[in-house]
Amino acid sequence: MARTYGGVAPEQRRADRRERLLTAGLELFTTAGFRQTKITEMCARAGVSTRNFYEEFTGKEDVLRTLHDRINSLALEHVTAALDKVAEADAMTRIATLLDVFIDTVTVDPRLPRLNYVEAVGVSAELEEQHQVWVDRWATFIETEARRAAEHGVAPNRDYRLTAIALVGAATGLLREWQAHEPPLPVEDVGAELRALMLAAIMRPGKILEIPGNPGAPSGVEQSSREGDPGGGRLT
Amino acid sequence: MARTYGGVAPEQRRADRRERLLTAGLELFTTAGFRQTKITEMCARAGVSTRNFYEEFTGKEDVLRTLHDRINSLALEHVTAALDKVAEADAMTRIATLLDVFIDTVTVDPRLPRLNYVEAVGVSAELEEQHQVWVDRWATFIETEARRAAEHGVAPNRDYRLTAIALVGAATGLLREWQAHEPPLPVEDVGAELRALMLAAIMRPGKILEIPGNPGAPSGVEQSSREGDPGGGRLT
DNA sequence: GCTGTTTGGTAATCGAGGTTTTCACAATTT
DNA sequence: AAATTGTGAAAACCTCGATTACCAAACAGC
Repeated sequence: MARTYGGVAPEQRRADRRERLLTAGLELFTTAGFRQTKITEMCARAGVSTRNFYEEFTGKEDVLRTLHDRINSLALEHVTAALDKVAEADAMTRIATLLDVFIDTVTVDPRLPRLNYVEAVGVSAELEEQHQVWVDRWATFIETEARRAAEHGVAPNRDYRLTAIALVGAATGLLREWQAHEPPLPVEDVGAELRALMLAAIMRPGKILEIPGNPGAPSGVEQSSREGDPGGGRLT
Repeated sequence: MARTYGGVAPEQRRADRRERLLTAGLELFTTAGFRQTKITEMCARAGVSTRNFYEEFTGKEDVLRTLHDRINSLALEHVTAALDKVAEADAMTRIATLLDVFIDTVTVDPRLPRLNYVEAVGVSAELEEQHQVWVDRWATFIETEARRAAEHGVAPNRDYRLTAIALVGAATGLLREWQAHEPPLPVEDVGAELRALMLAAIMRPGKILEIPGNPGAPSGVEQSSREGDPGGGRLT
């Protein structure tokens, strides 16, 4: 075992093939679509035989999950690194940085949001689980920053969980539109919009919310009760 | 042609079968998932033979598209009707109404958001097109209300297109979480969050934005330039 | 009641694509 | 140089599910 072939170590060759398969997967999934790409197509494009394919992955879905995880991990890495650099900055700068770096990372290539927010949706239960894990992570990230802002007195002191989830959704939706829109939406506008939305959502400036305890008003944000909803309400 | 069978007219029987197939589709798509439901399963559950299935639909996707369209149409109907009733109300009440009715309609049954925001994603090009049409419609809806708010002086006078798209994304993301979350998220909290987010996004109160023309600040919302982005920026 | 026509269910067909296997070759080790 | 084993291409296999074709049954007109 472990012979060096063609000058390179076997693990290296394996890794190369794996990488080429991932590249081919990203390309085909985002052009033909995940459903319609065949394993043989991926192999042909990657210059890899089906035999080797099954040596690296258990199937198409495995490739998709790996890509999905990679894209998210990459973004998280970048964001974490950037936030470390502005560890001492004020809360609002940190939030703006978080968003800018995220947007920059994921809009480098329109295929990234396409894969993450279109192709990897509704494929299987495992993938949905993986999606949820990532939403949780991103939401927690945003939540943490919001809480920091609250501690610094620039945002109200409240539960930010749902706000964070909604903001993740806003980013997802906007990026999904961005990669599909014709004519293309300017990236800067998307980034600016998200930044402004996020700041507005977190600061959520007073006006109608300044006087707590008037239940007659049509809107109001109290602390969420985060409890089970008995009888989810099925449609008959 | 046109014989009454079993006491009911043939078109009635057809319509009934169609309806039963749609019901079966909704159920199976949202439990087993679209990919893994077989046509024969749908037929079995609906009590309809495959022959009759192909008389009503061209395939699985046709059922999915019909359901997707129906759910959105239903919500749009409800929202339109509700807004007509508060035609004379102030802008903020209208926006709150829009959201409340939308949320109420689509959370009646967790299968509705599940189908719309999970199962119907990334299935085919046609479905993506249909999705985009609906996002456009909803965004236009929100945009219109925001503009009305601006005209009434309760919101800044600016381009609300991207904000509207982002808000649609926020609703989508929140509802997707809602139907998947364990333990379930309280519906009222989701509605309250979306209402608050939407109001905050549209009013987007001043603070750092009050002084236009300081490009050094890390954030800022100017009028978007809505133009083509030369060279989309592919990843190498 | 009988016949022709429309409807519905069942079963066979057909094809596509995923998965495995085989076979030949190349490289390395002794 | 011979043996051994990793490697890749291609073909065979095989499963599964969509689609169609055929047959049985129900109804209206005569």
